[in-house]
Amino acid sequence: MLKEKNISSETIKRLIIYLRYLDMLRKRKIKVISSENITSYLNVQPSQFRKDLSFFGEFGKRGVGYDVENLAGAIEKILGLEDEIDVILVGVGKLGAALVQYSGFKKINVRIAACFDKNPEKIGARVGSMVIEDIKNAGKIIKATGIRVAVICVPVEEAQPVAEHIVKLGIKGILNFTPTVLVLPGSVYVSNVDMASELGNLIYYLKK
Amino acid sequence: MLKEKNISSETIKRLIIYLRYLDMLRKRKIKVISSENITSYLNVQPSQFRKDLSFFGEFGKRGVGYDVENLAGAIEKILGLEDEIDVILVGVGKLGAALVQYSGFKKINVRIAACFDKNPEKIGARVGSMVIEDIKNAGKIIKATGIRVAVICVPVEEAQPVAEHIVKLGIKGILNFTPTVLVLPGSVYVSNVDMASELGNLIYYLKK
DNA sequence: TAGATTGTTAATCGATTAACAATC
DNA sequence: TAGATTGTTAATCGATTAACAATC
Repeated sequence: MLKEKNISSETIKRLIIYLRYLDMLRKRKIKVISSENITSYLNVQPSQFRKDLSFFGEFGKRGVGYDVENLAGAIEKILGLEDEIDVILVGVGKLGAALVQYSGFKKINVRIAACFDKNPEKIGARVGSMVIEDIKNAGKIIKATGIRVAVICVPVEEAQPVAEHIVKLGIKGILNFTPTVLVLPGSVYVSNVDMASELGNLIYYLKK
Repeated sequence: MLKEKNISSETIKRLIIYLRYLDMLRKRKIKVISSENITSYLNVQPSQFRKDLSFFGEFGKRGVGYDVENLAGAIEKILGLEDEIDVILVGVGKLGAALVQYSGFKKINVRIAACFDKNPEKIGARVGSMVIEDIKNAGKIIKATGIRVAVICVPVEEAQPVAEHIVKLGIKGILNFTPTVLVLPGSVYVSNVDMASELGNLIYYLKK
């Protein structure tokens, strides 16, 4: 991993998409694939694929293509997926409960290690194999585990205060499922999963 | 709406974000706001805000700012949110069930009018106030209602066949919650909500 | 009028794509 | 060797930002 200067989010997200496809090829015992071939299924240009990889090194063989096993391993290493990452989830409503059990996170080696709510009726209840914790215990658990990433799916009006609170407790990265823009210190990374705006966007183009 | 040439998705998604904030101001009885002021809460540059609006017309008053009520109405009109849009949802697992009841869609005037599954144990059961339909009835219902948009949250291995199937039945736009790239005719709009890749991306930057 | 803020143009920045020499 | 495909550079494209004349 030599020339990691300013890798864009777009590149990182595509690497995850490449990795998924490589995993599928791996299962099918396909050994080698070209940039032309892999990208034809992913709505990406072959040169885009090669450029994305070029930020991190040389992984192919000219005239041949890429060794599937090898490249998958390399991307896992680039993304740091080798060792499991623990995160917390705050707000165990219907969406939160679904995310606690979402298998897509496990596939990138992310584990929801604890989930929190403030509703006394939920605290102590089970979601899958997990027990919902009182949000008041978040500080203790964050400190004990060193977890730095949180998934937020509380009601929208609570998002800002909850975010501020957990940032004080040591959280440095937030995946925000609420339809609001969180205003937080620049040192905190926030990614938004804005389901309504995605759907609104889709509908806009469809109407034209 | 004069010069609508090539409006980018980024612009449309930001319009939705602006509208949310304007709605909040509306509730607080705030009458006028400047581009400087509104964008300070939204991680957007004032010039970006003005440029986004400029694709659709002139909505402000120089030296003064924007009338909140007026601008909110204008953006609703631009986005076509005035009349309700019906969509279907396919795959009523935990995530699907959460989405059926997700209030964020209602706020942009989108209604999930029907939901489908193929599991006989689910068909006929209720999710909120809705009854889960047999996917076999999708054609009939799509034809009867003229619905053109679908939300897909089936297991990942079923995403491609399900997508192909509903496209044959008349669906023209898909909001895809599964971690896979759908390969469909160019005439079909697809937006991906890739929760794992968002989280993976966040973690990548946090590790550095 | 003087001050404020828009709407728009021009400059900048960054991401995507095309092209091709290197090389398997 | 001849054909194929990479890795990388240069060209293109598009989105963001800065600057400022217009004007409330």
